[in-house]
Amino acid sequence: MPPSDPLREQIIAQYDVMSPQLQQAARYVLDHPEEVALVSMREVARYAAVQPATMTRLAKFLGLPGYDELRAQHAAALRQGSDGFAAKVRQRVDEGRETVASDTATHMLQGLSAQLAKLCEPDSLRRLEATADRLMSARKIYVLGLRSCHAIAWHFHYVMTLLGDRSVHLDGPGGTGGDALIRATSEDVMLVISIKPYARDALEVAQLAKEKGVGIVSITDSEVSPLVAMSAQTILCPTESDSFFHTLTPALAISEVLCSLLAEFDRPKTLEALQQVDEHLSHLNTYSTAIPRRQ
Amino acid sequence: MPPSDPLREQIIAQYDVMSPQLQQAARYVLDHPEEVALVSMREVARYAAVQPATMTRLAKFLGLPGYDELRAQHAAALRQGSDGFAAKVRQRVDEGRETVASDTATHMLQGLSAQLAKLCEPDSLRRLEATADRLMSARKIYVLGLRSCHAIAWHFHYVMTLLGDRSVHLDGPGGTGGDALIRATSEDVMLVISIKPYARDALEVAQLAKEKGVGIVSITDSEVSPLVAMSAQTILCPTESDSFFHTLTPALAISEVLCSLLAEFDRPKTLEALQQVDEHLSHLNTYSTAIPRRQ
DNA sequence: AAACCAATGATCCATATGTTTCATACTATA
DNA sequence: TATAGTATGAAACATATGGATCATTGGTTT
Repeated sequence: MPPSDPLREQIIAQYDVMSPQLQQAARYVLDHPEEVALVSMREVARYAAVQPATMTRLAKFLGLPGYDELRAQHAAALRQGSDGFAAKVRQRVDEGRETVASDTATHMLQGLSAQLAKLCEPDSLRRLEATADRLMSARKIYVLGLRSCHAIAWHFHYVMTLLGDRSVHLDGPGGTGGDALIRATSEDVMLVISIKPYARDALEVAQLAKEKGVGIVSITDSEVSPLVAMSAQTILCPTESDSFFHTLTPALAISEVLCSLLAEFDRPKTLEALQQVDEHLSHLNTYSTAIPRRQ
Repeated sequence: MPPSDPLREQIIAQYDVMSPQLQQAARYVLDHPEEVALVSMREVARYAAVQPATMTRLAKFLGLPGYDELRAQHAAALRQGSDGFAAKVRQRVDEGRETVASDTATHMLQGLSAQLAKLCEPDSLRRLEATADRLMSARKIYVLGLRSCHAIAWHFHYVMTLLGDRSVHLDGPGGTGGDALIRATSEDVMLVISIKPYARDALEVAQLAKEKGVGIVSITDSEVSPLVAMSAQTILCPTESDSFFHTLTPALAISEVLCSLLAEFDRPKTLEALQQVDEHLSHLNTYSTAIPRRQ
């Protein structure tokens, strides 16, 4: 339990001034915060051997509008688990009161921030690692992401291009995207990115690859995504945002982490490859730091 | 998230034979187990966008006596999860260096999370809002992002495409990307995305547009980026990561927030446009939820 | 076309919930 | 001892909740 819970500290601080019954209630709340979040007030009162009204009185005593708020706070604490990082983010939400328009922005960004923090959970990390391992041992990496997931697939492929020539982006004009699979073998792996609603074409191409013996790994949004069943490894990314659209930011973050893990797997080779890219692009005069003069 | 939860596995196993509404409910339950434990059934139903009765039906479908049992099981999982989590963390600490890879991942993800949280600062929010305002009043929005920023530009354009036809992506085969600017006027705005190293072509096209009177807004990485000087509005995004590569996750997040602000500006129109898209794509049979059968 | 069936939505119901009110018991001060 | 003030318990209240019922829909089969 994180000791940095403001409500808990308040209860402890005011404990001495409480009446005996309030103390008994407060003590139970302190000792069993999960129960407060999970069961009804009357039940908590029964466990604490206290009248239901006492729980309400406790909440009011603490300056809260009612018992519901007390439970809500315990629920929030439980939701975030021991992830102190997300807790800090959440804390800021209540502080700031800004313009209406930037409220939307703030909510979205803080939500995304929390989602990324959550990706640090052991389960996600394990999946990341396993997927990276699978990709490392591949001869070729076919990257597939259609429609909304195109951006993620493209970027993953772009970064991988900087590291070598193992990556093949399954995307081409006139529906020729899948053609690169012609010479795919069982030594290869395909990274499929797809979120709800799942593009039919992506599923079909992935299925085709699988039947050719290509190993499938995926980034998708749910345990019941059709990709899960056909993948050797899957990384789950949240996509909810309080806007009209699903967010791809967590998916991109995952993709970038995967690239990093792959790059770090062989640092010397990575460094060499990057230097090579630098030289090549500087010869092509690709980059600039000044506003171009035009005549 | 404990992957070995019998109830979860049962839901996953039976997911395929559920009716669409049940699937929708089940999907939410799988993706948000904490909410099931913490809030009322009706609220869960609201979040999952299903009828309250559907939640009851889901519980019965799973062989449980009622929804209460479903919540009880999730509550139990959460209870043991909260103190089980600390144990897992401790375990990881004891294991020590065994998982170097997930250390990298954790660092990256937490760093990204912090960067997104930082974007909520007043200055960033002001810039976001100003940029969104500028984009709203535009006749056409030309979107330009080359090389590493292509993914961001593409995704912004993709989302804007769902909302209407104001967006034009400046990207084409054979170096024809800038051609769409032929009919650009001073009523139009160009959104340029570029980070260091700045692609020379992007700067040139932007400069060309500016000389045609097109308003420039940009997403870039520094106050001294060449884009700042030529832009009416600029949003700064961090790009540092402890990997070899610059991260584009914050830039994507910003782009998504911009899209949301634009969408929210005219909710009725947005909803109508999205519905239109839905119909169109469903007629094209674009999406699927099942693994495609192949013969 | 007709008839059936499962699936979904809308409505109603009994109950449990959080809160309030009121009466009683307790304690401290004069 | 009398009394004011508080703490506690019991009961009543409006409401929200989970569950059940019935009508409607949409797709299949005969």
